[in-house]
Amino acid sequence: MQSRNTGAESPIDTRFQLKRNRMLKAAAHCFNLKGYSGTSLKDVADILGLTDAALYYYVRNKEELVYLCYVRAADVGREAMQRAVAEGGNGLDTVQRYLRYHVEIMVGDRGPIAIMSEIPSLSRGHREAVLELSRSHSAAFEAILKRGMEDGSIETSDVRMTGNAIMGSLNWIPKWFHGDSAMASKIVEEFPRILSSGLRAA
Amino acid sequence: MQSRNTGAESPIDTRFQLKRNRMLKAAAHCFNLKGYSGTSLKDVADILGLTDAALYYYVRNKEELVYLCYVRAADVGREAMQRAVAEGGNGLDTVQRYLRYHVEIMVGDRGPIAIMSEIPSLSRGHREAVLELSRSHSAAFEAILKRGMEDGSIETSDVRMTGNAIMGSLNWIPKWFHGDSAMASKIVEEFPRILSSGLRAA
DNA sequence: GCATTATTTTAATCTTCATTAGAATTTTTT
DNA sequence: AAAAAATTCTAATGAAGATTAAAATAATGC
Repeated sequence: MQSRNTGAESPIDTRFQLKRNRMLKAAAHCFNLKGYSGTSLKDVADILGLTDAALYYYVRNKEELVYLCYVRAADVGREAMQRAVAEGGNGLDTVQRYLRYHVEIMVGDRGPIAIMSEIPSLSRGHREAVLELSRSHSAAFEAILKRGMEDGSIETSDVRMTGNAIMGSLNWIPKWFHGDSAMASKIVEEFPRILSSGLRAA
Repeated sequence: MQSRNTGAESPIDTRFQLKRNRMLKAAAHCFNLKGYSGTSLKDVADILGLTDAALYYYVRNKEELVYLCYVRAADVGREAMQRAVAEGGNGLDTVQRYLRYHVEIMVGDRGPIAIMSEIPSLSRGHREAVLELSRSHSAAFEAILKRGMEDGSIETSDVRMTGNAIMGSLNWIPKWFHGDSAMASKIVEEFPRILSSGLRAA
């Protein structure tokens, strides 16, 4: 076979998938560090001990590489969201758990993969897809906020803006967190509290 | 004179300064939109109705262009900080005013200029300079937080992390705000409250 | 061990873009 | 309105880096 990067993958095919995932992680790392245009395929390939040309065995082109990073990043959010919602509790509890899970995944072994700042570099089709993922995630988050307002655990006058504020804080983490594990556990502890409880003394 | 982009500028020299500022604003806009490597000098020049080569009259090279954007961005933070501190009040009051001023400036006519995500693109010297600006700003913010803890208006267990959380939220604004003025006033209203008071119902 | 398939490399090609030199044009000064 | 200074343009140059085709190597099934 000339190239694997086109068709759907069989569920059995693990070697290819694993390598590709390692590749996505390396790519996300570079993108976080130097931006989309700022990272060359060679940067990514170097991390993996490959040639830049070898990457084309796993992805169609550079643009698809970011796109797949986004999809993985969106998974982080979705997974955190699902777990948080599944465990029940009032709105505030859910928000706090969501924040905790999101941060845990992001600073943990699978991340930081949430670049989320290279949207304009995407192709039209992929951009739409990513924006849709992003919208539905925001909507889910806002739904939790609304639920919290109804059950009396959350108080805020603009759900949309609140979502923006909190998501921004999360999205920014990859800009200053670079893998220090002591720092990681501190983030996991502190972020959910700060973002949900604010600064005001009781 | 062959080029103005080297020496220090005389205080009288306004035309040059004005044009250069317009240029920095255009550049910041592009950088926010497409990142450092993602924007070509032609992108910036097009906004100003100039040729890419003309930019070199105002700036030594592309790298200096981002650097100057950063310096301007840092000014926004510094100005907001100074005004907030100057007006006195307890720590929480000061934080809230700082957030308000920062947001006001950023979504207002002078902004959004706070890219703050292209540090790795800078030259060694400029990077140091920018990081120093950033550090001193963070320090000032943390000082306010500490003051708030002492006067009892603020409660938080990790000042550094709190600063990261809040600054991230502010820094992220340029990623989703693109000049809608109705949105702008809403941001100014809501952000300070959300970031300082959190979500928990009273 | 052989044939087949999977993976990676080498060696171009091609485009984009920063940068520069010098010429051309506009603005200011006198 | 001529001279000087300031500003912008045209037309290279050169390098970086994405992409491709074909060859080379490694892995797997028989």
